[in-house]
Amino acid sequence: MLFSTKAEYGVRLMVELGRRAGTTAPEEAEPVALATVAEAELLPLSYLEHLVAKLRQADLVSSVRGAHGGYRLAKPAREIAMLDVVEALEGPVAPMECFHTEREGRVLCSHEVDGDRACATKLLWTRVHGGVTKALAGTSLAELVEFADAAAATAALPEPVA
Amino acid sequence: MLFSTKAEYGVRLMVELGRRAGTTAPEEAEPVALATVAEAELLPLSYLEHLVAKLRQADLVSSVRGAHGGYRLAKPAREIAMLDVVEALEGPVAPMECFHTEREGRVLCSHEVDGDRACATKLLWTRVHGGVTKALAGTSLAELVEFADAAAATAALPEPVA
DNA sequence: ACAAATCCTAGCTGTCCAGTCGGAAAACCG
DNA sequence: CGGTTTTCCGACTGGACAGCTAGGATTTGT
Repeated sequence: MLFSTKAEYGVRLMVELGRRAGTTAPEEAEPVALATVAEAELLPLSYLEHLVAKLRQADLVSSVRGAHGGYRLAKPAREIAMLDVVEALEGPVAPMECFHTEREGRVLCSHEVDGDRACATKLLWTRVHGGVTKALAGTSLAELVEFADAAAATAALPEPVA
Repeated sequence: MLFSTKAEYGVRLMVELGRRAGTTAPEEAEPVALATVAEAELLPLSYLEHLVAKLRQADLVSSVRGAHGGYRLAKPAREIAMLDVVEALEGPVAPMECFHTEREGRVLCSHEVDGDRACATKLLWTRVHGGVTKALAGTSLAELVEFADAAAATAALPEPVA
C-alpha cells in the first residue's frame, strides 16, 4: 500500500470543500463545518480534525473559528495540485524509506555509504518516484471535483434518455 | 512510503544473482548461496530466507538444495520485469487499501457501495497506480544489473582519464 | 557420516495507523 | 452577558504489520 487512509480521507475532504464552493471564489465561499463533511462522506469527525489540521498548516485550507465557522479552500481548486495535498497529509512521498529527494533534485539513498557505491536499486526507485509524483502533480483538485460532480449527475439519472 | 525493505532487499538480491550470472544462461550459472549475497549486500541472512522463498514461489528464482547449493535466476534477466519481482515480495501493488484491480482491468474501490456512487478519489488513485506499474513493468532486471555494473566500474577508477 | 545449504514454522519487539476522548479557546447570538 | 457552536490541541489506546531472530527438519555434495 502506497498511502494510508490519511490521504484517502483528506482528499475526500478537499473534494467536498471544492464541490460546495462551486464556482464562487474561495474567499467568498461559506465555510463548511467539519461535521457536515464527516456526515456526507461517512467519516469519523474526530479523525478528520487531525487531517484538516495538516491541510491548514500547509495553507491548503483556511479556517473560520466559532459558531457558523468551518473550512474552505485557501486557493481556487484549479491551483491546488494533489501532490501538495497528499504530501501535506502523508509527508514527503517516497517509494522507500531510504529514498530522499534533496533540494537540488539530487536523489540520495541512505544505503550508498559514500558517494561512490550507488544502490543498484536507485534507478528503479527513481523511476517509480517519478511516476507517482508526475501523476499527483498533474492532477488538480478541480479535476476531481468535476469528476465527482459528473458521477453524481449520472447517478441522479438512473435511466439516461437512451 | 510505498514499499518496505522487502522490496528493497529482494531487488538487491535479484540484482546480485543477475550480476553473478553474467552473460551465461541462467540454467548453467552456478547457484549462489544466500549467505554470499547476504555478506555482499550486508543484509541479514535469516531475513533474506523469507524473501527468497517468495521469489521462488513466483518462479523468479530456482533453488538447488544441499551443499554447494543456492539460488539462480529462473529466467534470463532481460525477461524479468521488476513489477513481477516487487509484486512477489510485497503483494499486489496498489496505492490504497481500498484499491483493487480486477482481472478485466476494471478498478474497484471498496468505498463505492453499489456501482453508482463512484469515489471522487478513484480517478486520482488510478493515475497513481498507472504511474507506478508503468515504471515497474518498464524496467527489467537486466537494466538494473547493467546499472550496477556500470556504477561498480566507475567506482573502480577513482580518477577517470580526464 | 558429516557438513553445507535450503526449507519451514513460530515467535518477538517496536512502530505506526486509525480512532477516541477530554478539554481549551474563539466567535456568533440572544 | 452566557450559552452554543465551532475550531483547536494533546494524550491515550488497541490492533496490525514490519523487521527481524531462533530452532529445527530436509536435502545433498564429499
